[in-house]
Amino acid sequence: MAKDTRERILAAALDLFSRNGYAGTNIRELTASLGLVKSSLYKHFESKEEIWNSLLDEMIAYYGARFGSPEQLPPVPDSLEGLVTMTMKMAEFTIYDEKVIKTRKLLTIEQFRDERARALATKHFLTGLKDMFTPIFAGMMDKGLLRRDDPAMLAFAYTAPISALIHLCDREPEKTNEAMAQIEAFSRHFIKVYGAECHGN
Amino acid sequence: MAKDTRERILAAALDLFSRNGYAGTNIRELTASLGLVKSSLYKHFESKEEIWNSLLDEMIAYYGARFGSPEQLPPVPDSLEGLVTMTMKMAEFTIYDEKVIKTRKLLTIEQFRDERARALATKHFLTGLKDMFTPIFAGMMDKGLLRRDDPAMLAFAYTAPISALIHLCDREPEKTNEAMAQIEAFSRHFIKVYGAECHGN
DNA sequence: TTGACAGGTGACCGCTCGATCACTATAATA
DNA sequence: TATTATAGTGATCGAGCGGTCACCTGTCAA
Repeated sequence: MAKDTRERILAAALDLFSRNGYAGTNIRELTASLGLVKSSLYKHFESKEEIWNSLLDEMIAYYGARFGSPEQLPPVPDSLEGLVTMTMKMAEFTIYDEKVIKTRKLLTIEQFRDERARALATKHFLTGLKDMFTPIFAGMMDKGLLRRDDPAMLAFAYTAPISALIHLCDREPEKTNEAMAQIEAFSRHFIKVYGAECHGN
Repeated sequence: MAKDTRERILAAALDLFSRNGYAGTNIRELTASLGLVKSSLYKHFESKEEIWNSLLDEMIAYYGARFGSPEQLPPVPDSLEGLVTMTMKMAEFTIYDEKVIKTRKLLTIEQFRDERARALATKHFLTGLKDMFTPIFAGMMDKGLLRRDDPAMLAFAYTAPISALIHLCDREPEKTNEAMAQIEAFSRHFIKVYGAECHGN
């Protein structure tokens, strides 16, 4: 239980900070949730603030490893239906993965207090998804699946509503099923509107 | 300076809570910002929590008075360009009005801690704008300005990206001009895509 | 003129906060 | 086996927290 404790502390901090915020979380509560006593924590971290900074380091590194580089880009779908499938798969992951949920909630809560949290929040909530879908849509246009248009604008128009529904799940988890259905409905609406095949009005 | 002080306390609480959160704000700091001493506050409020609840009461009442009833609905635009104009006017208000900004930030920060804040956040960030634009788009379809489609879906597809850019302004105010430009660009993209006049691909 | 009262003050209370420290148990190493 | 480093403990610290109280002052109605 050597390096392990440090990781457990960070996990507990992510959990508590994401629910009660940094200021609303105290060290006693945090360590007690691990069956430790408050003073033990200072064997692993210098201060509460160092926990916060380490947590941010970890979140930034995780984001970079998971979404940061072009290699992680999902493949360009071969059909409009493939876009829906891919979207639902990604949504499912991001909406049900506990760690990702907590990360998002933490960034939501602390984005106005910490510069790095602010920057990471913008990536998580706005530019990340957009930048991921821009080349996908460009590729789909090349394949003749989508009408020619500005792929970045399409990516924004596509990801922002989905992002809003992800936020809804974070806020009101009991609406998760409803939100998932809305994501799929929106995705189908999108391919109907932007799909290359001509639809009458 | 009788009833006045109570209002000033609430205004200061909105300001501090929206920046540092409820747990991150202390009474001394709050009263000091009004030139008062801590104990004076308890002539007007029973506790810190009562300030919070009164603030929420006020925000809920304000939202209801401003956006809650159908009478406040903006008129259905007479042209596609009118939709852009109306959108920019609304965006300008909501992005520059200090009280609205602080309300949004407060709800963002505290939505996971308080049931009423959670509900109001969903209104502010998701359903409110959508419900406002649904009848507008229905009306524009009736006028032959927009292609026939599900007006609620269009309202969602229209307002969610705009809402995302409003959030960006809250998070990174230095990007406000850029975000306003993006809102306009998105609005024009939207009328291009959904406008009843036929556009080639 | 007086008495009640609203509103503001400073001293103070008990508590909880983050943090420190001397100490101990354990386990690996020399 | 003796030594040393690691990790956990409980007592304790000073500071800051939300909240209380006796007191003061100006206003206004009786």
